[in-house]
Amino acid sequence: MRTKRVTIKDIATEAGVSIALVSFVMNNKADGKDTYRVNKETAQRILEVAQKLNYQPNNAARTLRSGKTNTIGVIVSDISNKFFADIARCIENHAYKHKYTVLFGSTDENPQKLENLIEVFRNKGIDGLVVVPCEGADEIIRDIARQNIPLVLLDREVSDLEVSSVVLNNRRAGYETTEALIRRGFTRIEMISYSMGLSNIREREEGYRRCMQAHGKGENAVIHHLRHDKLAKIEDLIREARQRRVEAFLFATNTLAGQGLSAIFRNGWRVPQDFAIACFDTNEAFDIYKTAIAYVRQPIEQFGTEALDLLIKSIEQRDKPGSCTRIVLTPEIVESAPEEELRSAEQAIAEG
Amino acid sequence: MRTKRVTIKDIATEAGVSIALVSFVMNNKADGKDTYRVNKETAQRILEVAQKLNYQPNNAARTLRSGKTNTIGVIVSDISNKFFADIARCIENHAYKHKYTVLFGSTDENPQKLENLIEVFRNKGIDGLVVVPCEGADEIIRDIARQNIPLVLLDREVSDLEVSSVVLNNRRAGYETTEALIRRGFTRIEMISYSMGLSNIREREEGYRRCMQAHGKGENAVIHHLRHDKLAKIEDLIREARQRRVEAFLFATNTLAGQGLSAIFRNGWRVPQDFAIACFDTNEAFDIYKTAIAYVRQPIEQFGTEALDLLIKSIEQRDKPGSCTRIVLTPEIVESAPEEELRSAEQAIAEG
DNA sequence: TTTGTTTATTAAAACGTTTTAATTACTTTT
DNA sequence: AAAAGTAATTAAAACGTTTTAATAAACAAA
Repeated sequence: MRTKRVTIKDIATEAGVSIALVSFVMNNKADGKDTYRVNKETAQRILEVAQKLNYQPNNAARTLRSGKTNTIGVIVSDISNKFFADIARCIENHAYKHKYTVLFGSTDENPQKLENLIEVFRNKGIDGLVVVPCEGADEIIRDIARQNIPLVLLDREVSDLEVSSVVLNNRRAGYETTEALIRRGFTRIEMISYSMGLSNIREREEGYRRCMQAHGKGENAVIHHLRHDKLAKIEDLIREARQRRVEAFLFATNTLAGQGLSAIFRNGWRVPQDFAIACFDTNEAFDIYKTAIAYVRQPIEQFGTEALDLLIKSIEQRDKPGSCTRIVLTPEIVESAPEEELRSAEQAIAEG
Repeated sequence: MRTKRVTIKDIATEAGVSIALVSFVMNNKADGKDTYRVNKETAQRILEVAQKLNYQPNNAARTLRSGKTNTIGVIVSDISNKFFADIARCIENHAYKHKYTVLFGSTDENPQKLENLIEVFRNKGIDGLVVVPCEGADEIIRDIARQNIPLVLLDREVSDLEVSSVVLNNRRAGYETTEALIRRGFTRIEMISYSMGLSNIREREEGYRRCMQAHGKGENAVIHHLRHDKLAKIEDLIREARQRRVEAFLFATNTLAGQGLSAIFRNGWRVPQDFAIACFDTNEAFDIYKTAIAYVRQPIEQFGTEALDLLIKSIEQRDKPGSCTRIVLTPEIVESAPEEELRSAEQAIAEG
């Protein structure tokens, strides 16, 4: 039932040439540069035969011989988190165009898992890695870089390390979301963040702090740090904030925003009447309820394509001097219109 | 800088045996069956040397020689949908234990994309496929089956085709969610579904219909069919339903529920005061707002593991008579406590 | 004609495994 | 002591490419 695969050899026989020539044509070193030159007509004929026989190159053989797997690994925090899932799809699509296969993995913010995944991917054979580094992974990342494995960091960075990366201008995003809240007249704005030492989070906090200061609200600036494995504490935090008449929250991530909103609603408070909200990333719930005054829409598409382009470049010139590029993307701040907000508040009262 | 990889040959030299023997030991055909027998001590020695040199088998060479890629393809509707993302992660984890690599792809419910993906995966070389078939893909799926490529269908089935599958007991799930709504005293319960001819959706509808009939509400049973590329129409539908004093909706999928809720809130109605809700799957918003009276929690873990186990079995006995297994999973219905519901309603009024 | 240059082609080695068939070294059995 | 088994080992082919180094053909220059 299973039919033999067509090989380069079959094409050679059919076209009456050597297998080497077929190989040259297939990798179109034919016309390119001064490497191998193949007669135009012969090349044409070979291509036609290949087409006719429906030739599909054998990847294993290719890889075995050339040492190139044409596979890359993408390691994120959690592939089932919308932000990363979207980026992953984007990388995948883009990689397809460049004839690369992508393997995915999730660290769950655990450096041990990261190390393990890298080990697995290396053994499977990958040409390079895109990694979202987690807390405590600095040494692991440094190690990869030291081994001269093509690497691009995504979303977060590792300090004092010369390696390519694609990140958001998180400081600016933090500044502008805070400013959106201030424009709406809020003063007691507090930020809810993680206690992890991630570069992107730190930058967001920095943006918030600066903005509060710039608007003479420096003394109101408070940043709460939650452990990511103790998110339940967010409820106490919010209750306590309510006592202190806090008016608005800036959430450092979509997960925090989700947990925060959940806690707010559990306590019977309403948004934005009791608490105004701004945050990073969106999530499904936001789309449905339109709760946030402002949120940061991350340029998913760019994250994906830029990271992949950098990686491919780095793979192709693996032996060249280790230049590296840092790409900083500009955040888009999405604000809900003030009227809209009012209307929904009024309606709630009318209905209530 | 880059160090040479350790090969089977290095081990052979170091241990003073032939490469064949090393290969035998590595594939531990050593002790097994009556195939190859290797002296216990020699085997031990070889393993030690391998360990010492930190040997990692070269996958490309293995694949080239044996024809087995140890890679499977998983094709779902949309890998960034939480339901599929969770299943994917689960399959991935499970596959890892069996030393399989997983490639992912999304059809976006487009049979053309499915066909394309299958082509791509086949060329990359996969040992088998797990597929969530989309509408209009019957012929494509049949084709795969005909070519004797190991295949397991997930979540949905194709009629009149002997192929393994893992699905939910959708009829029962439909019945029981409807019943939960009825128990809360609702009578005018309508279902919002897709116009696509997917087996799982059809079964859900069937369950709803039967339940309504069983409770003497057969004449109230109405199923609305929306085109998946015209979801915006859901708003008109709901407005019109409000006019007719419809009390509750059963949504056929989490996407529909999301869109439906969004439309309900846009119009200023409240849940469950104005519309009660039940649906299939959960989503992030539900977790936050606890809106649904009842929802179907799908056994993600089982979907993943069962599908993979079936596939691996089918890969291993590829030449054997084509037996196939159908696994039907039991849905878990999650109901919110009636008091909870009341409380939140009261609070809303007090606050409003 | 000889020599050199460019253009087009190929033979053959290599990549690291798996697997078949053959070989060697021991035991038994006759 | 020869024959027949059995257990342990190995040589060598094969998988389908890429790529180096060699060769052949055609043409231009000497």
